[in-house]
Amino acid sequence: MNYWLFKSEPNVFSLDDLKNSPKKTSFWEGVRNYQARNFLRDDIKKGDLVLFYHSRVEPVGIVGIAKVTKDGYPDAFAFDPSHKYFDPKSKKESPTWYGVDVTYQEEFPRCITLKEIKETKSLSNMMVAQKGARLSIQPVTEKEFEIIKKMAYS
DNA sequence: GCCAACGTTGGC
DNA sequence: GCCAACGTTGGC
Repeated sequence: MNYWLFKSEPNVFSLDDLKNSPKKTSFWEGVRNYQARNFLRDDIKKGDLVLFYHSRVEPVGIVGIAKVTKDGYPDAFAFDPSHKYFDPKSKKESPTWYGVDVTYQEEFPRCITLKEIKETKSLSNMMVAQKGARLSIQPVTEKEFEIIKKMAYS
């Protein structure tokens, strides 16, 4: 089992939006970056746990946990010319873009802010703490995951 | 809302 | 295949 960090702008899709989705589950749509696509298509598996990260809006940081409930499959929005996530490169017979299903798991009693992550020595290697790290899907170690969870409840 | 850092595109 | 120009991300 592996651990990940998914970034989302809460005004586009927040942890609450996931919680309020049918069966508290949603397709993680619209990733249009090849490195993130590779994770979604090849590495992220059912049962993996996801740190849900809110970007761009105060407070920036990790607000809770989601669980992967379906392995990677093609992002159908890429096939729809009327959709903002449409990409003519992606063909149904050889899809370019993928996503997974994620299910709401828990909301932390408090947000673990980016500032805290940067200030916590044992978390300073996290990709999200590095300058200019724009990747929206990032691997996280089990240790980092456990430390963050502990911080959220202490 | 600004703008630095990054990823992608396309002319050559 | 280089790299300048462009578009996007995301912290602040």
